[in-house]
Amino acid sequence: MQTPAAHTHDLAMSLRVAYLALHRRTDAALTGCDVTADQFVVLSALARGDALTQRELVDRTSSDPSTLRAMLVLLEAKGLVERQPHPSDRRARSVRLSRRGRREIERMWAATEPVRAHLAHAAAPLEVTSLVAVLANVASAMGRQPIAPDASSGRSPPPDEGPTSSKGT
Amino acid sequence: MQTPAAHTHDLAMSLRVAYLALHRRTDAALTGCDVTADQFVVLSALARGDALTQRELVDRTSSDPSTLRAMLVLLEAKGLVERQPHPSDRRARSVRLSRRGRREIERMWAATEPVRAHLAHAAAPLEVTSLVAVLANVASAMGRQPIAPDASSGRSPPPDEGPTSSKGT
DNA sequence: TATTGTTATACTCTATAACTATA
DNA sequence: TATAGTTATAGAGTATAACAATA
Repeated sequence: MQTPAAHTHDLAMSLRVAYLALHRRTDAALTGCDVTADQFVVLSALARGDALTQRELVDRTSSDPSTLRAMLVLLEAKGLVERQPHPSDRRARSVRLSRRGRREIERMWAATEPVRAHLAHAAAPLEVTSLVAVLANVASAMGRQPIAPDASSGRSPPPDEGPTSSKGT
Repeated sequence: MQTPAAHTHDLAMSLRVAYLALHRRTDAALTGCDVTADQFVVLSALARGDALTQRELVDRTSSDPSTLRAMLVLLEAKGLVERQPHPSDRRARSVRLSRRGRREIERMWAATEPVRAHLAHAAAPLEVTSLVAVLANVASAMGRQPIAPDASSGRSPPPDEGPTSSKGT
């Protein structure tokens, strides 16, 4: 009877395969720019808001404070970002694109544009908006689970409601 | 006018955030089993087909021959998989779960079941089937692009058609 | 010649724990 | 007390290139 769990495992695997493919394509597209796909994520987060604290960057890139710092050190060494003392909070650092970073990210946008075009086309059967909503829902649901394992057998604690913006579909 | 590229970047970011969240949850759920989420992917690929060559595993897990080997070495050290000479192709290795691996993966399924439950619930606004189809489309489209960068300015080569199973929507 | 897999190697990302400084 | 960030450290995944053995 095709247990629903099987379908859900397919969903998880699809998510994985799709993301990894996107990640590799982005990496390949960015070779000429001398940055990784993950570094591009950080840079593009900085491209909008003028200056962000590392904490804000951690939230926006869903990465780890320690991981982010390592990435920023690399990006700083490449001369793409600057970290200055935060004006009002002396614990914090104010991170922003350098002049060169602003110039380079334009090239990165151009270099990765074909990848996004493919992505949009591939997602076409579903409205991008509803797809984004669902993926955001997934991220949110994954984020709200207790981080502790709790491998207490095959219990399936019916997940409580989420943002569930039921606009798409 | 909200360039469509912006939406597509949102889609890419959503995909990233959703996957990373899933990955972390799975990792957390598996701590008691002493395997990583990526290792679980390999093991679950082995759980169905009795024995696979490393080449087949590479395809099913969308990983790299060299990467996969490193993972298999780790899994072999844990006593979860066995690699034997392939009966008919003497170049190949036949990989399968060990007895202990078969026992352990049952625990892993149980431990990760809540994660899948959350995932299914979060994806509920869209039919899982159509979502899987779209994500497969994405992976396929990403896989069919030329791997060479070609950062020739902001050209947007209109992606050619794909599997585009237009059943969802 | 093409394919399967190994080896050596390197780098990036990830993450934990202990720590400093500031709020 | 809580938060922002650093440091040290470790490991896992990723990937390339050169290579061996076999198909």
